Amino acid sequence: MLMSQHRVDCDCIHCLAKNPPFSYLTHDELEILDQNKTIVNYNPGEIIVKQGSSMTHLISFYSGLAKIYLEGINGHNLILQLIKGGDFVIGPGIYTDFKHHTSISAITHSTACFIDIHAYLEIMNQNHAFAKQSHKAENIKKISALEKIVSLTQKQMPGRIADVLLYLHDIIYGTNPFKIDISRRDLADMTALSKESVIRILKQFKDEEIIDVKGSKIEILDLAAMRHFSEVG
Amino acid sequence: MLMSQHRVDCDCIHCLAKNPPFSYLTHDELEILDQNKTIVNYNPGEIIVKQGSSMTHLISFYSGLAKIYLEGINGHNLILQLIKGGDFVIGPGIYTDFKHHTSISAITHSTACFIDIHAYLEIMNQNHAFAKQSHKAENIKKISALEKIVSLTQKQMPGRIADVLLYLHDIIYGTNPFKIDISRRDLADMTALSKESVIRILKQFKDEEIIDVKGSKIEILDLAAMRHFSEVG
DNA sequence: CGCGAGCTTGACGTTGTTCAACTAGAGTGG
DNA sequence: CCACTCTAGTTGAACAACGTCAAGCTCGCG
Repeated sequence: MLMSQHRVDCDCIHCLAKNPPFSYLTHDELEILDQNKTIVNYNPGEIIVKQGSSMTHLISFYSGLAKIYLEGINGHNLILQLIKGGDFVIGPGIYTDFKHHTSISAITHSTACFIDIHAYLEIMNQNHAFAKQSHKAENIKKISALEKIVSLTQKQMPGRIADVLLYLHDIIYGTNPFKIDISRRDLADMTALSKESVIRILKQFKDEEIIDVKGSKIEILDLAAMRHFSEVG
Repeated sequence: MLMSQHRVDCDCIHCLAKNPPFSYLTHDELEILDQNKTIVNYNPGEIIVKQGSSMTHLISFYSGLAKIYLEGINGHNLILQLIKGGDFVIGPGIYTDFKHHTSISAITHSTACFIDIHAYLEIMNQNHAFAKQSHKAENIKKISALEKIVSLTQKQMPGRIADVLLYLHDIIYGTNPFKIDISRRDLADMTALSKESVIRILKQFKDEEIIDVKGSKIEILDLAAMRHFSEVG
């Protein structure tokens, strides 16, 4: 019953159109994708893609919020990014071992559209412009991965928390007080810190009146100071 | 005078042939690359590519040893990988902002072949098989970047040193004892540790008779123990 | 021989984690 | 409606990991 509230019908032609590379496809090509798709609804916490499994489909994320994460050593996960409606997920397994190298799980009720990888590869072969844009989208993600490496290896706690707050503010929610759907534990997994450390830095930022925190509602009061913390580490 | 010892003449057709994707090119396509190349020799320490500069050429690394690194916060660098003869370097700037997102500098006397990016892009457009293989090569690098993130964020000192020693043993030198061309400082920049910590762990491994170290000569005595350190972190 | 860069070592300080206890809020069943 | 429980969040104290600093060392090289 609860599920049915979130069950949606998805038409690829409108669904994918949100994502830049797909605007380079012809109507026929979109039709092909449309005929090779599967739509699935997820409850919070459910796994959408499991690291190590075979890559049979690509994912066009239709609605909700999910996390892409690396399963690391003794139960420690590292969240690489969050995805929301309109995001298209292509992993590095494509053209290589055709396996998933990250896991994806739903944070809120979510709907994902699975596109057969063979259909995708065929279109990549046919349509240069699309291939180029697809390539571009992958590289943009790679650039942000490089920034993430710097953040995680060279910045200390305040810098990393600043990075994740700016990410949530700029990319994910886009509003200024914003209400996060993720837990403190998730914030820890995004910054490679312990959840206790996350809480301590949030409190420190609050004491310095850079942010206001009340449970899951966060407001960045001094955006300039926050960007400064992000830069100096 | 010293330079001239290392100056080499490079014929793309033989030079690039070492790298998998290029075996998919026709003779004519290789000719195009050959006519759009520039060969440059470097002394140890010299910068080959500077992070932030425009990406006008791609690099086919002909001989020597060089490091690809990220310039981080207050002078801290992070070495992402080493390259040796036969390696082809494609950065994430391609199809995006056409800038270099990493720096490359020579460790030993090195020779690099610069290939005009327009020639490369044209061939990417013409030759699907090559484009696919090129894409594959990029994704393989991306997978190892993910492993690197896990290593740097979730392993502690012995695990990270084990990773870098195994990298040098398995990928770069391929022999056991091997003589490293890089400094302790470089080992530190590869593991995001201080050079003192690197030295301490090397000594600890030596005391435990897992390795033997004499200056730049390193022998892995107990490979199984080393791989174990790498896995458990 | 002397110089300088890289290497090594120990003492010390900082950063961030772990552990344990406690709190608050959201169901759940009687 | 009230215990009861369960989970997420919070706090403080003890601890471990790692970096910093300062000094001394080694070795190649002029």
